[in-house]
Amino acid sequence: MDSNKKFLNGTLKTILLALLKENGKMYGYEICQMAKEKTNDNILLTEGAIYPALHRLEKDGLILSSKEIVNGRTRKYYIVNSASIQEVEAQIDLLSEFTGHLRALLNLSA
Amino acid sequence: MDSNKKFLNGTLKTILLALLKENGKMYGYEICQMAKEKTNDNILLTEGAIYPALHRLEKDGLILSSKEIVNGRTRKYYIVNSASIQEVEAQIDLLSEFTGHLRALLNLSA
DNA sequence: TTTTATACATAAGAGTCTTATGTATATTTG
DNA sequence: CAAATATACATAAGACTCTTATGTATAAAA
Repeated sequence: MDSNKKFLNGTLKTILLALLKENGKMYGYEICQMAKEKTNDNILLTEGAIYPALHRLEKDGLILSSKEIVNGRTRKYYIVNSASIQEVEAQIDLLSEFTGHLRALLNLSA
Repeated sequence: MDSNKKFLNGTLKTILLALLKENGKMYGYEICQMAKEKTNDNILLTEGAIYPALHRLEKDGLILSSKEIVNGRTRKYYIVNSASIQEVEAQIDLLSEFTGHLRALLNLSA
């Protein structure tokens, strides 16, 4: 069962925002690993998807980036733009509502 | 807050399967209404999305259709194809897993 | 009688991802 | 020590999914 790729659609950017809000400073590769580990390989964020998504979120002003060189490799860290925190929280709330309604509608329990 | 259109992506077909499995015989328009009512206008399935999706599910053999004329109007009823019930249930389980993992990952509560 | 509700269908275009590819460095393994 | 794997970013082509618009047709409500 190769993960749930088809379900990610539409939720990716909000997942990124939520993880950044929860965990503070994170970089792309780290986000992928965290999603993978915390969901038992269920939610696999691909690099081809997350990097453009992060760029878009930054362009939209919702997150901010800073580069750092760690162990000889460049990392691009992101944080939630505090100036956009209310917008970020609103989007996370919408996702929360959506998944809640969805589970209720479909009688999903597990 | 015009619903959560962006989040629907990818989940639509599975929503249709789940509703048909839960409620038995249903037609497209009815499915839209039920989703709308049961989720307090949160999950709005558009006709431009659901009719092609239903066609695709039928083409893939997961559901079966039958036309009926009710009150002078044609309705196209769909049911889950009993021959594909295991596949349908598998897809619903995947969505259930996904939303569960998602909520856990993002610390969503409400 | 006009509007709204019911009920289906399709098509153009936008948006979001997958898959593939590329660059570069560090670490692990054989 | 060489090769493979892991880390870490990036972009582009193509596939897929949905939105928006449009069209057809009948019944009910205003």
